[in-house]
Amino acid sequence: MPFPWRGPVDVSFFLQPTNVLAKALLGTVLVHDTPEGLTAGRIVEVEMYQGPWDKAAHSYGGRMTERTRIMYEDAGHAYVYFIYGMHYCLNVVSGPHGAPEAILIRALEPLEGLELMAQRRRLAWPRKGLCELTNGPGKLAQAMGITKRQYGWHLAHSALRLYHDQDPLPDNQLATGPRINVNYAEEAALYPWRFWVAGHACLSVKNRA
DNA sequence: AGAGAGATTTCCT
DNA sequence: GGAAATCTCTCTT
Repeated sequence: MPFPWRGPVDVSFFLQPTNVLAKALLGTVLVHDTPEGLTAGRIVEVEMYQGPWDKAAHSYGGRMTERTRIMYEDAGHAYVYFIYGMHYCLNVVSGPHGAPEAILIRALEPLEGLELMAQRRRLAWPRKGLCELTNGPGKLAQAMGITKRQYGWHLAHSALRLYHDQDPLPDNQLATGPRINVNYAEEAALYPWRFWVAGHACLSVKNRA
């Protein structure tokens, strides 16, 4: 019975530079406690976005809209956005207050509540493997029951929260590369701001291509 | 395995 | 009007 793993993260966990926090998130466990049940998954792939100078960031140029407002708040809040008219994506707000930085959660390894995840994903049962429940940003939001409702929640003390589980990832298991689907962002499209657990089975499909 | 279309909100020009 | 921090399905090699 793994839950509650090693222990919940403290607010101070989020007060690290974004590039440090992005790597520290790998291996931590995201938990969502809902009336329908508890789901949990280990973070295995992330991307960081550092507005206002990052052309791929929603906050590029200091843009602040109703959608991006939370990016300017304290680190640790959830930034959830709706994309392509279909999907939600979860980010961890990062950086100092007023600095619009965030870390996109791109893939999880499913750990708890697998049947509920499959139900939310409308999969009778994963045919190709459990990873297909959560191996992409839109998929994991759906499997974890994350929608705009969770926008602005704090990941240290809400029903959507993070747990430490293992020691920090050793350097030889950390892989780095350009971010996915940001080709429009000119030089920023090449920044190596995607981080993942090397060789993990549950990486997003595009990461493995 | 790889390409293409469709789902259709939020934001920018 | 058009593209986007995506995914699933279908058609073609």
